[in-house]
Amino acid sequence: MARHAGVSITTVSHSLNGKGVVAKATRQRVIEVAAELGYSADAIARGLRSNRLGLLGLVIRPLDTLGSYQPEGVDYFLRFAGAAAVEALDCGYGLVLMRDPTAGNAPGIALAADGFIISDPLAGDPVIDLLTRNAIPLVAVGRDVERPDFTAWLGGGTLRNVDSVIAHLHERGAKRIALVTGTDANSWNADSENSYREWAAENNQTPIVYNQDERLGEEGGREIADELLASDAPLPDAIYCLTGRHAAGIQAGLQAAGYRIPDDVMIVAGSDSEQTRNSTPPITSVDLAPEATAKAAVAYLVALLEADEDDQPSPPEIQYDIRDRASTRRG
Amino acid sequence: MARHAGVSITTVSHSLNGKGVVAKATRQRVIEVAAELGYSADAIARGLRSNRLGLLGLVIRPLDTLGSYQPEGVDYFLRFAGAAAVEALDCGYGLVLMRDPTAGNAPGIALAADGFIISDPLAGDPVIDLLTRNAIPLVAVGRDVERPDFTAWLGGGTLRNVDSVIAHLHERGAKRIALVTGTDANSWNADSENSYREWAAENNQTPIVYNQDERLGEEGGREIADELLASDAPLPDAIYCLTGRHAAGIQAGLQAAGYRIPDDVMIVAGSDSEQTRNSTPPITSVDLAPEATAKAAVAYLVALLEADEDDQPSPPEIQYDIRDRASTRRG
DNA sequence: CTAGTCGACCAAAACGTTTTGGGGGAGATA
DNA sequence: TATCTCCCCCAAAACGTTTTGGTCGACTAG
Repeated sequence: MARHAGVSITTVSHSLNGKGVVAKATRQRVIEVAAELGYSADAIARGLRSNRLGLLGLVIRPLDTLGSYQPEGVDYFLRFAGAAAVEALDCGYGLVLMRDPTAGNAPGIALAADGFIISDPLAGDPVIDLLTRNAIPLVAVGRDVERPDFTAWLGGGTLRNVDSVIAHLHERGAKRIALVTGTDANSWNADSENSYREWAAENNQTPIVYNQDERLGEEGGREIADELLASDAPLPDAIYCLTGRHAAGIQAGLQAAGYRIPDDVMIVAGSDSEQTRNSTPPITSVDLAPEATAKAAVAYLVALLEADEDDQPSPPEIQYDIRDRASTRRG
Repeated sequence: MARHAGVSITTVSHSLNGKGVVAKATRQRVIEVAAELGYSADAIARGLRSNRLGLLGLVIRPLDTLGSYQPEGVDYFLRFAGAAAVEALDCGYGLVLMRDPTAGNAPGIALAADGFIISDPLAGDPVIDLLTRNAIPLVAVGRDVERPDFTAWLGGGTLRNVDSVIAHLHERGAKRIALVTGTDANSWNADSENSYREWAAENNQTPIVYNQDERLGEEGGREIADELLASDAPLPDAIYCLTGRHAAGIQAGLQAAGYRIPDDVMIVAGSDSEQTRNSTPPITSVDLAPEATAKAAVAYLVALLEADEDDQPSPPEIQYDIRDRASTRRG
C-alpha cells in the first residue's frame, strides 16, 4: 500500500486516520489509492497496537444454566442477542455471543473483547470476577445480588414490575395473589420475591410463593398447578408467574382440573413469550422489551468504553409494559 | 509470565502449546505458573502472528434487504444465528453477526474473521466478491444463482421441498396448486419457482405464480389473496407459499372472503414460523430446520478452515420435514 | 583428548499497525 | 551567505505472540 502510493507507512496511517500533519494533496492521493486497492488497515494489527479490537462479548447466564441455547419457546434471549448484535454494529462494534468464559473450553477470542454484557448474572458471579480481574469493562442486565458495589447494571425496573402486576391484578378483582419464581440465583428471581414479600407484609397477606426450576418449562408449571391444588390452603385467585413457560403450564394444569381462566384464577407471566401469546386464553404478560433492553445495554457499554475516565455515563432506565390479555380479563 | 517462570518467552510459548522440545519438568512448571497467574496467550497478538483470530462472521442477506433485524414473526433467522453461535463455540470459535460488509459502515473487525457464512446470497452477491477478493473462506446457505462455479454451499434440499409439498397436496386431493414466492434474488425464491414451473410443464398444468415482497409480511399475503380473488381464473384449491407470514396473510384474506381453509383451499408455508404454528387453523409448513442447518454450516466452514489444501470437505445435506397441520387436513 | 551427537533452551525476526521523535528542504530574515 | 522556522514527511520502536535458527553443555565414540 505504502509503495503503491509512493509514501511511507507512517504517512499512509496518518492520511487514513486523519492524524498527524500531511499535505492535503498527499492525503487525498493516499485515500484514493487505498480505495482503488480496496485497502483498509488490518483490524488485528491495529488491535494489537491499540488493545481494542472493536468487539463486544455477550454472556447470557440463564442459558448457561438452562444448558441449551435453543430452549423451546424462550424467545426473549434470542431476541435480546439479535438486537444487541445489531446495535453493536450500529456503534461500529461486532458482538460475539459466548458461553460462560470461566468454563475452560472458552474460545481464545473470549478475553479479547473490548467489553462485555452479562445478562442476569448469578449471585457472586465468577464471570464478573474473571472480567474484573482482567480489567475488562462490563455492563450487566440485572444486578449481582452479592455485589452491591457493582453499579454498572440496568434493568432495575423488574422490581417495579411486581408492583404494577399486583396493581393490575387488584384492579381486576384479585384478592389472594401467589408468586411463582425460578430457581436461578439471579436478581430477577430474588428481587421479585423480596418485593412480593414486602408487599404481602405491608398488606397483611400470607405470602404464597413457589420456586420452580426454569429448566422444567411447561411441565414445571403443571407441577406447580398440582402443588397448588393439593395444598390445604385455598387456591389463590391470581398467580404471578415470572417465566412464561411456567405460566402456560400452570394454566393448562388448572384448566385440566376444571378451573376456568380467568374466572376462577387469573394468571400473569413476568416475561412475554410465544406460549403466553398463543395459549388459550392468551396470558397477560410483562413485556420485558428485549430489543430496547439490548439496545440500551450495548449503548451503555459503548459509552463506558469510549468515555473519559472522569465522566462515566450512568445506566439507562428501561420501561416495561404489561400486555393485557384474556387471562386477566374477566366477564 | 516468562520472568515468573524463570524461562524465556520461547519456552513459555512452546510449553503451553505443546510444541518444540522442552524438558517435561520445565513444561510442567510453566503450565503451573500460568494457571497460577491466570495467564493465557493474548488472542490478538496470536492472531496477528498466525492470521487467524478464531472468529467466524455470519451475514444473513435477507435481513439486509428486510432492513430490520427484528422482523415481526420471522424467527427462522434468529434461531439460525443463535444455533450458529453455539455451534461455533463448540468448535472453539466465536461468531459475529454482521450486516452487509460491503456497505461501508462495516465495523473494522469485519474482515478479520477467519471465515464467513452467508445465508441466502443474492444473485451475483457483492459480499461473495468482497470475501473472495480478500481470500477469506466462506460457506453459503443457498446458492448464488449467478455463480454456478461456487460450490461451497448447502441447503440444496429446498429444491426437493417443492416436490414433497406438491406430493403432500396431491395426496390430500389438491388439483390446482399455486405458488407464491418472495422477491429477493436468492436461490430459495428462484429455484423454487423454476422447480414449480418444471412440475407444471410436465403435468400440463397452467402455472399460477405470484411474487410478493418479503417485507410486506402478513399484509403482503392479504394482497395476494385479493389478487387471487379478483383474478378471472378459478381459485386454486391449494397454495404453496414460501414465506410463513405471507401464508398467514393469504389464509386470513381468503377466510375474510368467506372461504374455508382447508376445505376450499389448502395452504402450505415453505418456512415454519410463529404465525404458521398459531394461525387458525395452524398452517402446514416445511420445517427448514434452522438449528440443524446452522450447525451444519458452521461445522462445514470450520472443516474448510482446518482442512489441508488437498482434501477439502464437501457440503453436508440437510433433511427437511413437513409439519402436517390442519391447513391441509380435510374432512 | 578430539570430534560428533543430542537434548534443552533461548535470541531475534516477523506479523501490520500506531505513535514518537526527529530530519530535510524551502523560504524568510539578518 | 548563514541561520531560523515552518511544513512535510519518514525511520524506528512498540504491541505480544510464534517460529526459525541457532548456542551451549553433557555425554558418547573414536
